[in-house]
Amino acid sequence: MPAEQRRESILSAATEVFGERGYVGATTDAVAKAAGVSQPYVVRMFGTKENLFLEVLHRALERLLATFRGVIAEHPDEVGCEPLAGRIGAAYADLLADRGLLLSLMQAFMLGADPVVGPAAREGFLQVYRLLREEAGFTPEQADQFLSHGMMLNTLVAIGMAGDYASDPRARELVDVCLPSKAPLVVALAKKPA
Amino acid sequence: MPAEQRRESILSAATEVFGERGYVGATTDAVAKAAGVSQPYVVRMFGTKENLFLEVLHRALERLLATFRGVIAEHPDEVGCEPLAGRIGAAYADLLADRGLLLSLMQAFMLGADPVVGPAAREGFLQVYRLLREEAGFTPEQADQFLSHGMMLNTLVAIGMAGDYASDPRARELVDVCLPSKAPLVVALAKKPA
DNA sequence: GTCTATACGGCGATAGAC
DNA sequence: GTCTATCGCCGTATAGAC
Repeated sequence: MPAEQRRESILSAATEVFGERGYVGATTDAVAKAAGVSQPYVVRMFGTKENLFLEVLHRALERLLATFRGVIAEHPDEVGCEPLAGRIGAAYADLLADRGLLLSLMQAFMLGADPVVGPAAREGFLQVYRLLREEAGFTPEQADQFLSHGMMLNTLVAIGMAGDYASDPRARELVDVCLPSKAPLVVALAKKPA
Repeated sequence: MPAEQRRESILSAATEVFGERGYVGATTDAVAKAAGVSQPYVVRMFGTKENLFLEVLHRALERLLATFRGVIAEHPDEVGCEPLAGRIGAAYADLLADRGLLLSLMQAFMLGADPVVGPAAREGFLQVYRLLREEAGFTPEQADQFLSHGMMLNTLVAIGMAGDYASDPRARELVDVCLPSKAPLVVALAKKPA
């Protein structure tokens, strides 16, 4: 397999593993197994585990920003208006289908104390905020609202508030209220069989 | 020192360390050093690192719930009304002064995939939600709103979006909008010197 | 381009003295 | 009640073959 393609598959696997177990909890071996290669090969290709995580973070951010820009480009007349906020929110929720993407971002956000990952995470968070303010035309209050519900979504997914817990009436109510479009997301929220 | 008091100081130290580094990233040795005891003593007293974290999680939740109940008890006439939501929100923000408390909670929320911590975290999150709904009289939408901004606050603190980053205009704007009462919180948000 | 073998360090946990 | 010493595992990273 060509290196470029192998690289992609490892990054994809790493995104899932980092999202599930966190930066520290994830092992290069787990990433390797998920990608179907040997552990030393993962390290060889990315230098260090830290470097691999930074790549995952960078790509997740690029994907997120590109998705938002796509929505804005499709509805340039709505910049600064309410409907656009709803569209971008829906786009965000759709990204949950990519198991690991938003979770990896969230894991990075929790690493603010890390001397290397911390600055990258802060810069990434700011990039999103700037896009909302400067490209989507959100007011500061709209951006706060949007990001807050994004963090809530991330947290609900990370904590695994679905699956069996949906049997609890309050848990069901909580998930129902917090999730915009329920149907596709229940799938994303439920733990994968593996 | 009596065992009970020693226990308290270790739990307090552990709350800070777990909040800063996460469950996996924190070491029993770092907790021991922060508490001024030897590493084996920490393990001896709590059995395992996992057990220690569960204790930290439990105590943080108790503290959070007790704080909310205190506010409700002081204003029983406001149950189900808007002003109470503001009071509870302010109480939540005040808890940030206790460095580590809300961060440890957030770290636990990110461990949904863990077979032991995961269920405890979900149950804790639900306890908070039930309190808001059943004791504070929040509507589901109010609870969503409250929890969302709580998760946002946690995230901003965890990512360390303060200190030097306050020089960035957008970062300052973001923090200013998301934080209810700014003055006391800037202290909590800024990284401690150690 | 990918693997096997392995060195090396760190961390949780145990043993046992005082 | 608290420590020192230490074991053993696991995970990152390196060396080197194919």
